[in-house]
Amino acid sequence: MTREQPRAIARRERILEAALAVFSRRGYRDAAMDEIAVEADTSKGGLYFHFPTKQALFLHLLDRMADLLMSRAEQAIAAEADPARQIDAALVVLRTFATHRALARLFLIDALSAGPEAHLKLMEVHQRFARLVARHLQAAIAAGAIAPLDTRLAGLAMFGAINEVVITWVLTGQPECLDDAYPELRAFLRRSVGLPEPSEAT
Amino acid sequence: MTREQPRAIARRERILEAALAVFSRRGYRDAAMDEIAVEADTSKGGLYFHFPTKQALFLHLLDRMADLLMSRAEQAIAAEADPARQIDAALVVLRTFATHRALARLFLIDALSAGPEAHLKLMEVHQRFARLVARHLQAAIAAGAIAPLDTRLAGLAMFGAINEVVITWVLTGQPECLDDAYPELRAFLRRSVGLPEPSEAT
Amino acid sequence: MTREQPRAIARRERILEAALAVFSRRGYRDAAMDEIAVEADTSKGGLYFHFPTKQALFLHLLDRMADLLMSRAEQAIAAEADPARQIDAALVVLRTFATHRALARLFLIDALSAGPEAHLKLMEVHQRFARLVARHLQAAIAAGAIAPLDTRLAGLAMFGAINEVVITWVLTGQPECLDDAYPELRAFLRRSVGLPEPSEAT
Amino acid sequence: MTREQPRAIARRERILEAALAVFSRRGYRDAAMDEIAVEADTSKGGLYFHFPTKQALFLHLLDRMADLLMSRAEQAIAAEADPARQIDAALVVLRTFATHRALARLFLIDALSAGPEAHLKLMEVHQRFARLVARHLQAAIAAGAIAPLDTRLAGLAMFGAINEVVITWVLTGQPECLDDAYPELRAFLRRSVGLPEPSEAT
DNA sequence: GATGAATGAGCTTTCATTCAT
DNA sequence: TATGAATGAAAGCTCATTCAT
Repeated sequence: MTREQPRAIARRERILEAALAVFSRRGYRDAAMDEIAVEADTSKGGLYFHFPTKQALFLHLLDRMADLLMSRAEQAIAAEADPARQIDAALVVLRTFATHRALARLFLIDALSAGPEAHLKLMEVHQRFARLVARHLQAAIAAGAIAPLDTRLAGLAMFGAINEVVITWVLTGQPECLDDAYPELRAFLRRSVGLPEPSEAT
Repeated sequence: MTREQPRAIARRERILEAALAVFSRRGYRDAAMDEIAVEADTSKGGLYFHFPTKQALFLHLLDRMADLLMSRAEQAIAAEADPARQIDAALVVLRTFATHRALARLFLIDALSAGPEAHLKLMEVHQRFARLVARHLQAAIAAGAIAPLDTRLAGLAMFGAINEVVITWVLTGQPECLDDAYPELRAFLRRSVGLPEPSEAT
Repeated sequence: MTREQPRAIARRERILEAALAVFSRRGYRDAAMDEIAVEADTSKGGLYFHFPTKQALFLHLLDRMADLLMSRAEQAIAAEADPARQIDAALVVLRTFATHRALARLFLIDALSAGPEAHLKLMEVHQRFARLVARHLQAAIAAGAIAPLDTRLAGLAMFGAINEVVITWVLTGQPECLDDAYPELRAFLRRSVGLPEPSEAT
Repeated sequence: MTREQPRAIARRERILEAALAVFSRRGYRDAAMDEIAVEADTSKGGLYFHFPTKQALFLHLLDRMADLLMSRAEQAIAAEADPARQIDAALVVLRTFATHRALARLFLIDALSAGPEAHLKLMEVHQRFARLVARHLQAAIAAGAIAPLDTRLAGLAMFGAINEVVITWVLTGQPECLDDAYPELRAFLRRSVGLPEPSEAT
């Protein structure tokens, strides 16, 4: 009875694209549903047919972005057999955001203007990443590559370190190119879990 | 000419207290100037006599909090002669927020709902801390306690790591007591700059 | 040509039932066509195929209810040969509503939220009842049971008296059981047309 | 601290006048706060400064009207020494509405579109009148002018009878002049409490 | 210095109705 | 006939800010 019509799926997609554009342009708070509707070439009612609230629309985008980043990180890690080097893969997040400053701003900063529900969702995202890192730290420990440590906290702290560098870049523009921070940040993260300095750069 | 009258100073102070209370209670966005006025036992006009905008009022509080935290951190560091241990002092921030969850939420999370100006101010605060840490890392390097490294980035990353742990605690309540994360976080931070595991706990 | 198909008739009936349920539950204004559609196990489009507007759907129910009440009243009156006692029969309306509070609320109160057209329809219903009463008052006058009077106005006023008692009960819950008001209301109505107090209760 | 400024009082009054005008013109539901604001020569914010919601504004008017009618009725009754004739005084309500059809429509019909709170308030008004009548019926009984009866119910029923006549007039325009119904309605009400037909008309 | 009153742009959301398929 | 999707016109309400007194 509730079969999705192709037209509806397409429209829904157009709405999400438009929402991403407008949220990026204006930030969560200053993004008006009116503008999203216009950008999606539909009506306000159409928006609300597909998404019950502005926040729900935003959270949907946040979910998507999280899934995208997670799968990228997992791919990067899967492509690397050496546990010690898998750590580097976590930095793929950095790389992704490096080329999408508006996106980074939206999901790392603006998400905190979107109310308590968004806070929780954002924390989920943070924890997904932290757990991903933690999982591979455990593998590295099991493989004897690094000494035992609290992987949960280490994952969180590593994510926080990366996050801070990205946020600083987003808000202050320093360093000019986010990639410039890559080598030192990588060294920092490796040290933080007791890995030796890598002899070769990426 | 316009010498500060004691009554005005007192009122200004009362407003700041009230604002802190209301902002903590409601968050930046949901804090109404009306409520602050009532809490400060004055009128809306009175508020605007002392502070030109809601944001200015908030930024003022943010400044104060930053100064307080900085001076606490500096005191803690000054009390410690051993460069290797001064690192620990940075964690005083953690300790301070550990007992003031509402404050932590306000200045670490809500500040990002307060508009671009607040973003910048918040970044300044982050960087003040990062620089403080960096300064002492340099001293540690000079003293030969740790190997050379990019102190600017390390300071930032360390701050980010601490920040993430605090934020997670604020928003998810884990760990139940923030102090529980202290030992492992300390170990993480020491490793991250190449310091050996401390033999004794705090 | 467009002979009514059994399926369509059944659906129409299901819609009316669903509408009655939802209108009763929510009141006219807060009843959403969506909810009626769901309750009728059909789609919004289906609703509008059978009824052109929300109001038309409501008016249809109002008509039905009026017919039902009228025929009940007429039956009750027909069963009573004594003109003087036929008056009592008008109170069958009271009895009917006494067991259907939600219905009473819907048709006596909510109908007034349904726009001018509903006002007129409701007035028609009132007048049908008033005329029914008037008709039997005329018979009673002709039979010499009561003295001549303006039967039109008396019918209206009697209906109004009954109506007020029902409405008060619906909205305030007093008296707890509507039937409790029956004897005194009956006495009031008999007096109002110059009938003597009945020696026996109903 | 919260002293009312004269200007504010005047504005509040202007708002109430404007609201009465717009509500009368459009009915409760279709009256827009925007229009009231314009009519009151103020801003929407101004409206909401003085009245928290549209409904509250309406209820305020309803209260006022009730007070006005009550005092008129009480004056009319006080001016009449004979208990048997005080009954007539209740009909002053009829007279008042007779010259203000829009008002009658607003408070007798539209009030039922204004939500449950308005229902309750309206019932209060009905009951105030019913009790006023009941009070004087009791006096009449005590004076031996009429036989004992349930004054509460009689008051309610009498009010309902009047109400129905007024409502019918408002919605159907019959009788052309509400006053035309006066003599017969008066006779109806006198009979209903066992008073003899008056020899002279009012 | 201080107050209460006033402003007004702007927001999200609702929902009866219509329409393409 | 029936369905899900789309429409779009309103509507009520908020609140930082300003102003007359």
